[in-house]
Amino acid sequence: MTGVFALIDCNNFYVSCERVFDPALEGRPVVVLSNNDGCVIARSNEAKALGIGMGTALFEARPLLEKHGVRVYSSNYALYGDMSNRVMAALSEFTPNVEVYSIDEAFLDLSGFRRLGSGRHGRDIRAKVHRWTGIPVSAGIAATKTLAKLAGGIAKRYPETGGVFDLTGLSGRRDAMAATDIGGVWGIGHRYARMLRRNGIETALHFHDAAGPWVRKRMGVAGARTWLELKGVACFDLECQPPARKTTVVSRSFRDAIENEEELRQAVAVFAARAAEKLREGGLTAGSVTAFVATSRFGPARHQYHNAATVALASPSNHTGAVTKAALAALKGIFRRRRRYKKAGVMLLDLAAAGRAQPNLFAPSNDGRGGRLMEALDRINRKDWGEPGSGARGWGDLLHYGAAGIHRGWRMKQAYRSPRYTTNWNELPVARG
DNA sequence: TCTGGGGTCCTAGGACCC
DNA sequence: TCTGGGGTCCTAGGACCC
Repeated sequence: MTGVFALIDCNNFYVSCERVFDPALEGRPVVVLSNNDGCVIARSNEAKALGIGMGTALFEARPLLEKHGVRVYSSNYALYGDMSNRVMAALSEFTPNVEVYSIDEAFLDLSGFRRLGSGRHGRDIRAKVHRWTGIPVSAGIAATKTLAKLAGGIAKRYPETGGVFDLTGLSGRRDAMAATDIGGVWGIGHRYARMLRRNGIETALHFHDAAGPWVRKRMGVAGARTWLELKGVACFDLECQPPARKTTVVSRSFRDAIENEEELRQAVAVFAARAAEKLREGGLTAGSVTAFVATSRFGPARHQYHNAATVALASPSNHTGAVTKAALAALKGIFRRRRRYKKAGVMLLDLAAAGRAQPNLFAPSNDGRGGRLMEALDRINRKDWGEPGSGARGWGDLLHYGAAGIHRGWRMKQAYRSPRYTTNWNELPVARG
């Protein structure tokens, strides 16, 4: 017996979060910006209708934004993360089989819910999430995840669906695929979409009707799976237990390019400290540390430089000192003078559960004094002025290693951030009666 | 002047071994 | 003079996702 997958997708999620706490934004064009206020990463339907593209740089979008009085927000990940948890909690009221796929999407297994019809369940879910959280969602329901994504796209694009589109029956499947651009198929990115269009494949239906061996040859096993999934053959299961993370990254673009080595070292030290903190939050250790740097992608080719280097830790660790030291050693090998660095980052590799890692008798221990020091550091940094896990803490940590410096000339730009309504006592909304 | 951040998987090719 | 082939591991790069 075949399964039934539902994809639940929050509409314009970041914008919807802002609207929950400021209902006056309803019906108005709203956009949310990336870290550093660099470009547009979320748009309300009204903003989309104005022609503001996803990923448009703020300086490019500004004339349109001003002309139409678009409300502009810096991203507020503390708020979005918390709202996401509430949405997922509402979904898990329906079934324990929930895969949290991203901050604003989840797959549900509805195989056991056939009695009332899938569409009815979709509408129930939609209503409940909205009632509990204020977030509007759309639902796509089908026999495979890829078809559920496709159905969700229809639900979102066609208001007459009421935000729910059920593709579990065979009828309508070809129409739905014919109405879906090839680039809108889950698993087909812009590169393959271009290649497919060159070969006359413009829609999901064209791809569905293409020859299997040809797809396998041109697109590998991943493409072949997508092709099968469109035919209703499930290749992807629900993953309710998120697999253990293998790497973690902390990186930022700089508001102003950095040339000075000491300044870059300070930035990398801050990234390393945050990365080590992420490890401790997840009860993990890393085996090696990569530092990477890059100049602007938008400058002339002769000015571009990007490089990365990896340093192994003497023994797996989540200690800020050890991680920072390794990151700075890696940076030393790749730093070149007279380059304008626009971005840098630290990646931690070979992650393992803390405590299960093979100890190295000859290296500083992760436990004992070092471990207690890290606990104290985390406790103090958590208090009042930041939330672990949020990307929006603004580097406000009071305690940090000396290498992180104190100037922070490269601090993030966040000119339009809304309050952290739900996670910071000092920023609770005030009710006026 | 100003263009996000954080992940995964697959594949091809080289090194090395038997 | 003849100069294989298969397996494994690693890495870099490319593709994808949100």
